[in-house]
Amino acid sequence: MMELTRKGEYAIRGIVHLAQLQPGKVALISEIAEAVDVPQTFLAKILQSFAKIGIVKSFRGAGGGFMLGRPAARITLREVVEAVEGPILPNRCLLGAGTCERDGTCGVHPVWRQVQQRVVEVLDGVTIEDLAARDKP
Amino acid sequence: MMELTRKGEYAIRGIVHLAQLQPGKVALISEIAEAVDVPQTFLAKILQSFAKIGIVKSFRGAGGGFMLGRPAARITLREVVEAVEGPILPNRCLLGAGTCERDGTCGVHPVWRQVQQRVVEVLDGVTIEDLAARDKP
DNA sequence: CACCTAAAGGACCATATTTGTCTTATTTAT
DNA sequence: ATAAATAAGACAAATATGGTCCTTTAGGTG
Ligand code: SF4
Ligand code: SF4
Repeated sequence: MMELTRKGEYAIRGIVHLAQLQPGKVALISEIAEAVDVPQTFLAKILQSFAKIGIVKSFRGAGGGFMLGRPAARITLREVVEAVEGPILPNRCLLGAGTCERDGTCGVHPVWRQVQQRVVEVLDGVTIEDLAARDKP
Repeated sequence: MMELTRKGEYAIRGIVHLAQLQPGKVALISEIAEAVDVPQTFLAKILQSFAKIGIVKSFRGAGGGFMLGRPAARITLREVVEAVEGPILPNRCLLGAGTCERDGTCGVHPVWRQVQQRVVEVLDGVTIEDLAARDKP
């Protein structure tokens, strides 16, 4: 239960790799994909979606590639995960009142809320910088 | 991300309903399914899987049905969820060393371990009795 | 015993999601 | 111009989800 998909796993690997390069360096998707062992076209989509929300920057054409959109210390693991997997949502009913007609009296509802909070807490507390530093050889 | 499936949601509703009946009472699947608003045959499969691991008891034939296999106070939400959704596992690599060849140096790995622990902690801390009591009218 | 009741088991199926690939634009540097 | 890259979008195989339906087995009852 609660498994991260490949997409999520790949997304993290990709952005952590970017954070391990010298700041300002632009990396080719082909290089990144090989380094983190992810199918190139798949990773391309992921990084493109990151570009849309600004956590990476992309440059087209000759000399192009990808780099971080802001300092790794200001990108949280939560942002990365939610960007590709959607919000942390242990149960649909957390979306808003009325999603489940039982939510008024339901005793389970608050438990999911708590699970959500705990997970968010952990993921918010980890930055890509932390990860990049920790898993260097 | 991390969404409970219908099966998980239904499983909880079903067993909480059982816990709300008078102890010892045997309930028909048809009654339970209607009460908790779940397709009957689907719920039947779920309760059958519960019967296999002992958290509910089932009786066949005339006068048969389902009841809890042990006091609601000794059935945790975690057991119920894991019974139908599998272990709480935010990432495959938590299964064991060697699942991912990067797990030795990987800095992300421990984060997932922590997420797992937090979630397990919450779900272990809630019993079906708690839920049954809380969501009574 | 015969018969009814109810769960158990298994085959099946429709739909959605995951995990990609491939092709065709665009953009940019030289 | 041309070559180098990403962007966008269509497509598709594999898997997971969310069920249904039918037959079998077990247990009561007269
Ligand atoms: S029954 Fe409770 S836990 Fe389940 S979806 Fe509704 S509000 Fe949420
Ligand atoms: S790279 Fe790290 S987090 Fe990802 S699967 Fe491997 S060990 Fe786990």
